[in-house]
Amino acid sequence: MVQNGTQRRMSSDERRAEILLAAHAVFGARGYEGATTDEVARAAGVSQPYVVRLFGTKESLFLAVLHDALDQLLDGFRAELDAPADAPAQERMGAVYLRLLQVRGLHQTLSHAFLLGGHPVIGPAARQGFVKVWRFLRDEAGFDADTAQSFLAEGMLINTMIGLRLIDEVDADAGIHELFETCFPTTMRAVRDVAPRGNEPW
Amino acid sequence: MVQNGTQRRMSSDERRAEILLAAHAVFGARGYEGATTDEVARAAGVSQPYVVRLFGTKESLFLAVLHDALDQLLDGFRAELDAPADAPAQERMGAVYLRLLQVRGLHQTLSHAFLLGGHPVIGPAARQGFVKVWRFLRDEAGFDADTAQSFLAEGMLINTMIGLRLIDEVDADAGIHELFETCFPTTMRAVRDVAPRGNEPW
DNA sequence: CGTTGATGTAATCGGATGATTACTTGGACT
DNA sequence: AGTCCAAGTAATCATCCGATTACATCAACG
Repeated sequence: MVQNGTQRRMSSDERRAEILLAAHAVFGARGYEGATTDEVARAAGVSQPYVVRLFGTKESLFLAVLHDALDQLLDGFRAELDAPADAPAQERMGAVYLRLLQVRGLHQTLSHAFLLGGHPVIGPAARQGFVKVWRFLRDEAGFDADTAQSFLAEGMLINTMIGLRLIDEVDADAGIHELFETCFPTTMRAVRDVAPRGNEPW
Repeated sequence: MVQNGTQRRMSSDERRAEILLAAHAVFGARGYEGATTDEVARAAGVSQPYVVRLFGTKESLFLAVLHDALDQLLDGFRAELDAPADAPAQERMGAVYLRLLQVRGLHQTLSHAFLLGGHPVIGPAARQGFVKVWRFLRDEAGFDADTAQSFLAEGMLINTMIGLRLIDEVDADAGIHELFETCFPTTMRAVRDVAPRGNEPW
């Protein structure tokens, strides 16, 4: 029988990468507790036990997603930092942050992790990741304390607006439209470009 | 037998208020999905079925907590707005926001709600609440768009740092100490004053 | 070929949890 | 004292979900 390329077997590493991608979206939409390994499995096109086997536990799957998100963030920042500067550093890092919207669920997963500071395992990992970002902004990107603070703050507000799915109502509510229009014209376009599909959970 | 004042029967409204208070803390620490009605019940000193009876479902309990948080926030803002102005509006509203840290879990519950935009019931309620805050800042407090945006953004960063329990490590990690010291000297004191007890879940 | 190890799944288990039911207790008011 | 309703709980149910086990399937290699 002719092999369908998408159905052939993968190496476990390839599979892990696909599951990780799916897990970003599911954890992002539902949170750590709300997400189920079965939903991640179906989103990745494998069976639920296989997800557990490849990652051990749901907890360590979430940790893998969290580390992946932080790696993508910091790697992206560093790559942009090494490129020739064509704009102020804050704008360039902000653009990197918005480009990561293409990794569905990444920002929301980070926000969820940052709310789990009391968790015995996820808490320390999340704190460490947050501090890493802070240290990058201060030490590598050269932001002064105020700039780093407002950069982080704006990032958190963007995360909130994504998590709220505010973009869905930007045309229905004048207040929301104003919020986006006046504060985040670039963000609005970036989110719109990425958000159109409505086949997400819930 | 001599009645212990705390053990006497309450009206259902008093009980509801106590449960609501406990639910702020539990939902704030664990999130909507992670929290259990039994944990809320034990925190409030009642049985689990009674929580369900007084609030119907876990979902409507969470909605009640969310509305209560938004009411306390906006009522606090409005009260401060009506008081004689002794400082710039942004500072005064910020002080109100920090004073609400005394309601344990309020900020984190709001953050959790803001991440559940995809939920069919909680999502719309959270969006509506967020817009209400935005409208208050613009229409009643008279903030211009940029001021309102950075006020909200800073609020979200504060929520993040609380959810992360960053304050627990302010003495252990130089990076975290700098973040608080240089960016949020007032916040640090406010959080410290409220956070000392370590008997919180997780 | 056929053996072997890695990829992958079906079936199922056990614990947790939201909700329901049926019951008890206390106090207010005749 | 006795009635009655609101406050409150013990016991239990049904469902969901993460994890385990036991089994199937593919492909590389001698």
